[in-house]
Amino acid sequence: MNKILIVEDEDALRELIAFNLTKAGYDVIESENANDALIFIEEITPDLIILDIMMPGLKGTQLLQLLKRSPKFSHIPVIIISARSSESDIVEGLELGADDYITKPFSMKVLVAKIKILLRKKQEKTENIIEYKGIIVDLEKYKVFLNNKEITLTYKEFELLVFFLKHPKKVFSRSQLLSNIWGYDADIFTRTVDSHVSSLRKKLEDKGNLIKSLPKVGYVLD
Amino acid sequence: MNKILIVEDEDALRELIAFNLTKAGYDVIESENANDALIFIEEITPDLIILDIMMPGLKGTQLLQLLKRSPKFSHIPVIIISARSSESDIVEGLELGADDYITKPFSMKVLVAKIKILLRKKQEKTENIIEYKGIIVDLEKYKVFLNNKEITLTYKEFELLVFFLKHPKKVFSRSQLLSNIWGYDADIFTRTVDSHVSSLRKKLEDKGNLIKSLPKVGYVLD
DNA sequence: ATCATTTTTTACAATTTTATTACAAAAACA
DNA sequence: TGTTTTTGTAATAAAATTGTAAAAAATGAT
Repeated sequence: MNKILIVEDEDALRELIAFNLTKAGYDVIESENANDALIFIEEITPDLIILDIMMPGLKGTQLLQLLKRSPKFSHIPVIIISARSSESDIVEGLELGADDYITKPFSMKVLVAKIKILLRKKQEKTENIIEYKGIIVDLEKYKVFLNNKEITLTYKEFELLVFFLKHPKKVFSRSQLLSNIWGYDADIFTRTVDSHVSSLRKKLEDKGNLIKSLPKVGYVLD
Repeated sequence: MNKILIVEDEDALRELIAFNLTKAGYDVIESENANDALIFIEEITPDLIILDIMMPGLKGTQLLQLLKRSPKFSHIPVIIISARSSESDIVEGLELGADDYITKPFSMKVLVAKIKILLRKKQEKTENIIEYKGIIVDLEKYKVFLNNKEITLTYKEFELLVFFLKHPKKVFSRSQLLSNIWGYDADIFTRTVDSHVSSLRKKLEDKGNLIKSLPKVGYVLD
């Protein structure tokens, strides 16, 4: 189920939105300020954010900027809420990377429609991104992130990681890995796989031990 | 000057909008039904369309659908007008690809502000100038500037650069580049791409290393 | 046809990646 | 526990890939 974070300081409006989105079948998380929102985002990674850009404390625009600059969260679509009068806020928001906007007062049906459209768009994009326990792989850009830090892998290391990520918790023998990643036919004796696993683990730093070796069997990501 | 087509059957409202948009400096074309609108669109290709979705005859939604499915016109931003009561029309309109909406009755200031936002967005897309980290390409004049200094590229170098600029951060294999820029079908073995990348990098001087090579994968602009 | 320019190919150097090896460490086995 | 097998990994050798200058081929204008 899609998780939607609402960042809105006006209690009445926030609760109204929450009520309607829950009714529409979404999993709703409410935050009444941008600081708390950041914590929620870190913890639960919502699928979409509804953000009022006029708020006391950390400004909505600042939060937006923060999000759109982070590789981990930049893909989350953001709908900004703005007072009808302040068109300049909308322009600023859109320039910072907001995906859509809605002006107060607005109808809940329209909001839900916008959410549906954005979530659909997002899914198309997100298909090339794999995440597992803090490891993010962007298949299109050939990039790997540990939390927010990019690391550089060689081609085979990348392939190996992607293979594991695509089949988490599944055990593979060395010859299975050889045939799937290297395209070798036979159960040739070689230490190639071990060697690559070793260097991959090293580059994955603290996440390296997610690749476990099962003696006499093979390797698993777990 | 930007041409805006107003499709609205109520004379009073249409003329009111027309008056205000003219005052705001737009070139206004009025149409009182969707059928005529189609002809206008074909003939003058407006820069933006304001469309009432509740009209006799050919429905506004049908016109919208037609437009958004046509590759020739799908880029024209559409603002739909709807009675506040019929939210379902707005929802339908947004799903069909409308870019924004406004509910009756509305203030002309708000309408003009929305138009400004959409035209700005559109211009960014339609603009024949691409800029990326100090590299400016004028597609119309076939000119390239580094910072503000013009450099001369050959045809293929230019095409290659434009291709990269149109898909920044996306990785392309050599055969993808060959097929997209050269129009070659197969994964022919040739060093042509490398050779062009090399000379392009050289001409891009300090920006040359924006084109990165990913060993065993291809090239990216990043 | 000739000349200038652009594009492709070639050849070789430089770089990067990959596979192997060797030995240490850990695990399995008896 | 001692021995054997398996795994971890640094170092090195081998292979593959990439960079690029220069030659060859193609293109196009005069």
